[in-house]
Amino acid sequence: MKCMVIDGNSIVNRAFYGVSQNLTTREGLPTNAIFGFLNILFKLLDEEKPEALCVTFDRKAPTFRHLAYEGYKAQRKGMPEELAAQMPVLKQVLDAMNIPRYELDGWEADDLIGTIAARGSRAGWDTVVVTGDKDSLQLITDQVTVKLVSTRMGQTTTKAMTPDAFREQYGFEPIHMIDLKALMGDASDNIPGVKGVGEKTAMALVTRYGSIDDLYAAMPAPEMAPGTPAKPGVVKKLSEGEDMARMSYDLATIRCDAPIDFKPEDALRRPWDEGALYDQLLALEFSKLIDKLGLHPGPAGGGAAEQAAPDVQVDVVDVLSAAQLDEIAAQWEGADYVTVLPLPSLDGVTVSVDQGKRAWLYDIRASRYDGDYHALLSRLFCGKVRKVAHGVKELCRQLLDEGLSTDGFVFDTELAAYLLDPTAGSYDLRRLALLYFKKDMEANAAYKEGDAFSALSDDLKAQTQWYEDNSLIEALHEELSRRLEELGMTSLLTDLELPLCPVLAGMEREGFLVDRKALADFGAMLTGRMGELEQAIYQLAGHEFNINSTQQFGRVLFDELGLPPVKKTKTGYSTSAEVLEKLRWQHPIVEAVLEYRQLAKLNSTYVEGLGKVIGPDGRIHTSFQNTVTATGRLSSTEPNLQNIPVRTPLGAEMRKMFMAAPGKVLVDADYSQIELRLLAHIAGDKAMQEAFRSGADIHTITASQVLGVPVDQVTKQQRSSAKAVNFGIVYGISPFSLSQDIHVTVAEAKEYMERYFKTYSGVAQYQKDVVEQAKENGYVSTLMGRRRWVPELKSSNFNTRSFGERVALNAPIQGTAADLIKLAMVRVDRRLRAEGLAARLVLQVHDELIVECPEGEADTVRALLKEEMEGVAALSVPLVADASAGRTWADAH
DNA sequence: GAGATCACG
DNA sequence: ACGTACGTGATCTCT
Repeated sequence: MKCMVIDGNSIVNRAFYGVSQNLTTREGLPTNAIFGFLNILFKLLDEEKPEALCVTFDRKAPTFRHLAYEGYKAQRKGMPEELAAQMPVLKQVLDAMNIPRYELDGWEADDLIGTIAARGSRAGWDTVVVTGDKDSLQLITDQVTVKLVSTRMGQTTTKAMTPDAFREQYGFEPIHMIDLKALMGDASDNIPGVKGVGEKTAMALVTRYGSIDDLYAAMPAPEMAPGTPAKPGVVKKLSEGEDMARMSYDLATIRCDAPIDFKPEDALRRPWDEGALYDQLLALEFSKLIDKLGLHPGPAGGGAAEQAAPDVQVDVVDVLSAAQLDEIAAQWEGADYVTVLPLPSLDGVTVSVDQGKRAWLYDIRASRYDGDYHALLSRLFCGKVRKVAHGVKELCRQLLDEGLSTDGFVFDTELAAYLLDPTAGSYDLRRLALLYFKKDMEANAAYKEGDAFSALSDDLKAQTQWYEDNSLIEALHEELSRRLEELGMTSLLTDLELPLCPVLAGMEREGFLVDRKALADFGAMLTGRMGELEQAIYQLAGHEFNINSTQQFGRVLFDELGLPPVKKTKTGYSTSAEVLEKLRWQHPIVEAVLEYRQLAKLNSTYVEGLGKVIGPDGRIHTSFQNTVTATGRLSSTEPNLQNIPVRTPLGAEMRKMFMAAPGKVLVDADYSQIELRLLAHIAGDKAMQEAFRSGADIHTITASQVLGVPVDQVTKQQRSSAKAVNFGIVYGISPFSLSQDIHVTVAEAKEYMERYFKTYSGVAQYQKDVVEQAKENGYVSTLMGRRRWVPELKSSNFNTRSFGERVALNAPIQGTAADLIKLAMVRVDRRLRAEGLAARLVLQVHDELIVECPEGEADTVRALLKEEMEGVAALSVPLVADASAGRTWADAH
């Protein structure tokens, strides 16, 4: 039989510092330590499969050891508040899991562990001690192993220490860990040890003698090793420090006689209290874990209680006949809003209308309707019916595919949830239900109906789910619209994000024409050159290896060829382009791999990747994600058309493959320096505003003003440094990073930044203010009221907090730029249609819009784009957009 | 699934 | 003393 004993304080500490993600519940309770603890626990249960399990905790109360030695543990700092807050909750979770925990006033976790292990051994059980502290190693015996847990970068690694493993590493018996500490002391535990004896001496003596008893028996002529007498200085220190050594020995000894009520059988594993555990994890918002463990609410569980539906009569109406349509449509048009939830491919749709005391849920299926289903849909999806949906952009895309109108959407629960917390990550209905109503839809449905529910056909279950989801959208609409209103974000949704949905859907449908043939030829050229490079690289390395494997290449470069490693990663040597640039001159293989990498990237990601997604129409249809980024930007996936190469000559070739259809051209318009302009505006910095109003090159002016050089005497180098600083400022750069970027010393970078902030003191003041405000309010916001919460600012971890500060500096700028171009897109789309042009938006790349239009419209469209983009907001600095036309993206840019 | 790398703004 | 720029997505390797 095997019992696993977990050193609760040690593991929760590791978890707290190891899980750097910023996990908190909506109410602000940090949960990272609990999350990490549970992860480690499940991992170990899986590894060890112990029959018994318990956890020990320290008690804060002073220990009896203070009496023996008053310095003992006196310096140990209390735990940070964020961790302390999690401790009682963790204990509740353990209780719900029926895992016994032991803590005793005046006793340390170590002593409890020692006692538990000793009693287990006496009863013939094996014990696995799980801890992050090396203190426990002295407990190792044939029956007791210690698993040392360490977490690095969120990864948990464990090392099992058996007597053999211990001897191998230390060269003496585990029990003599006590003697080692008695001699060398332990600063973290305030064990004094023998003055003047450090790790080296202590290790040698313990290896030679084992115990301090045997060591002192050999006085006055002890040996460091057989045949090597100790130096007189060491002998003197030992003899003077004998009392200290004896006392330290006692301090370092883990006691195995704590007065706890423990028998190994007590820790035998028991089933979880499922309902209680469900409630605990639900409150912690660990929905993934709930899923993983397959938990359901208990009979009286919180979930079920919250389910209590309002007392409303709901009529479920099967819409079967066209005869009903006029009457139903009239009701839809008369309602404040209706909630719609389509089936995949729009094969069916539920529509719910809630009028307070009575509600209707219409179940409409293409397959069962006796009239013109399409005509029915066009009654629903028209401007006269105000609709609430979850994921309007996606729905718009389906509607456009069916030739239906995208008018009349008044709310999107997905977008609303995103705006309320753009860093939440996912906004599917189930998760929102959990978040906003603390209820678990699926589990509830299953529980509520019990066996009766299980007996339903799959069809009926799906239908039940469908109806539930629809009513959930309704409930979320109420809740989320109230919250948006409270935060002053209603117009951001209704005037910006919602109108953008059909525009994005239209762009996705439109797609971007790609020259298949040219792409294939380019790919052939790349693979040809890659073959040459491959051979050359094998030659230079002396053997074949996988060039794509950074690990294999690292071994070739640093182990075999002996180049000096510049930078390390968690897993070994870094071979990033940045590192390789520095090693360029050391060996010809470096240059070859750099070129190979560039070609491999172009080929696999762009040539092959894009080739796979060209549609039958010869066009690439990306998906724009409008609920992904923390700042309000769009993102583009499957494929990502927002990172098509442009910066290198070979990469820029790619943009020649993106072209206009025959008889058409592309018009490309991009904002000039929009983020820096927004900084000048938002910060209210007069000098920078003036610089922009002058119309001259901003980086040159910056260099001139910061360095005190006349504009016409600014060198290329100076301009380039100024550019790097201008960019860096927007990101909240540090002098160190700037120095790396512009290849100067940290001191020079620091001085540059000081001058910069002196020149643009408005920017300096603003940056101070925005961080302070963010700390106070917990969020930062854009000109249009988009928010980003920055809980990182409250962290006790320096790095996390610094990250929060940079976020606070950057998000308002990047986010406002996102707001503005989104608004410009809505207006551009509207005008193109209003003016009867055939031109259509096809792509957005953060500060750039691309329109495809007939050749004859090019000039009109160019002017229109420029006008709408520049006129989207009246700021204290001009917004400038440059537009030009061409056959390909390369030509138009 | 995570990490490393690299493409873009 | 810390550790070192914001925001994305795709591909490949390796566990």
